Amino acid sequence: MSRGPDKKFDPNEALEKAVQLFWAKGYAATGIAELQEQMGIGRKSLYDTFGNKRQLFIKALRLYSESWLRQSFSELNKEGSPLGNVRRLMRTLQEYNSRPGSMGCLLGVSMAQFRTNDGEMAEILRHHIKFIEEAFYKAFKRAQDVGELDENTNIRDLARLYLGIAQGLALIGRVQDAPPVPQSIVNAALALLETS
Amino acid sequence: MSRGPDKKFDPNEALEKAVQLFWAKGYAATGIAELQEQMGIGRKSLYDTFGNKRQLFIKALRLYSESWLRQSFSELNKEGSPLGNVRRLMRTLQEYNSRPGSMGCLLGVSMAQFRTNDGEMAEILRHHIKFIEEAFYKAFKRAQDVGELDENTNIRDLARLYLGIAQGLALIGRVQDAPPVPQSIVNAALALLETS
DNA sequence: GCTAACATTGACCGATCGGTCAATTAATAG
DNA sequence: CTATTAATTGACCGATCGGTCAATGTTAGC
Repeated sequence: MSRGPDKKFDPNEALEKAVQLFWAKGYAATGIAELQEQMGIGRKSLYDTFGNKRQLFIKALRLYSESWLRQSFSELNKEGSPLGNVRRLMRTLQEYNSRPGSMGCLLGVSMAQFRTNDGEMAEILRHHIKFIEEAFYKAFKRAQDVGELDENTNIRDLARLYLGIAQGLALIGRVQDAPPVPQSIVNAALALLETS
Repeated sequence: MSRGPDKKFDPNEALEKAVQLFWAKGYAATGIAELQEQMGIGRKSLYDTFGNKRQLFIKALRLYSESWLRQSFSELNKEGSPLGNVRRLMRTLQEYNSRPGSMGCLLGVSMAQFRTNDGEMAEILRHHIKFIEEAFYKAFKRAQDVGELDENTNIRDLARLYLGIAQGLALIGRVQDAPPVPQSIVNAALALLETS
């Protein structure tokens, strides 16, 4: 089929390194030189494989969503109590976002750097956070079906609230090196499930 | 006392322009050239008056906190129902963060660009968000005193949750040009006050 | 009026920005 | 082996980055 040598690097591995950089420092503060260094590839290879910086970033967002996010939120699909799954996920998020050096959520970091005036990027970000909303929504729906959640609870609103809490938690965790604040947030977030 | 002419510009007015730029685009993506242009001052004046870019940013954070934040959250100090004040504030935040072109919260935007590895900046940001937490805390404390909130409610946790919700809402609002998601978030956030 | 202290202007600095390209190497198809 | 296509390397591009500085006003104190 194709002629010529194969790539000497794994594009997905390199992209994962890019994810880490964008995640830690944000889009604007991450330079191409630093990217190619951490990704371990030459500059031309970077542009041939991923396009330009912006396209690389968009691909990094997708990889982040398909690996990190999907993995974290798969917790919600487990057998057993739906609300139990939510509680377990939230405690995991709390733990992660209390750790010194925690980087929050790449989607949140990105929403802070782009706005609706960049229509394409805003659309991409809306698409990705929709996944989080839906993950919570499905869990709350199952909770309602199983009777763990009152029938009158507006679970669409609740799912979006949890999306907001998760993003706020992740953001605040970036500047916290101690557990109290993330712990409080998750405590109170879970408390509201008890009485709904 | 001092000899020589006065400044031709109002430092606070210029700083307010800097706030707007950092708020809209974030620290890294905002260049000095753009800053001095929007602030309407020469480059030397900028450095003489505000130090360097980082110090200018820190001063912008302080001005934002002392003007925008203090003004918004003064809503919570009004006479009458403390929880009513909270509801009114949250609806205001909802409205603002639904508007097309909304920029969220400068503190949130900044937490996305700095982390605990920048100790000084993390400390400054923690200091500023503490103000939000305390504003909510005092409101909830008054609510408990007045009997609007159950005595058993952990209002420290609740205040931190509301801090998290406010940050999440502001972040998500940056990429939303339609009201549904912010509306849901605030709906659900206020619903949890009804039963506590 | 003279001078000392401040402000403003605009040129300028090296470094880095994102991005390109010619030259080389490497592997496959015929 | 040859020809062709792809991947890598590293030099290079103009533009912009954050920051500095000498020259030039401009004002107030003596």
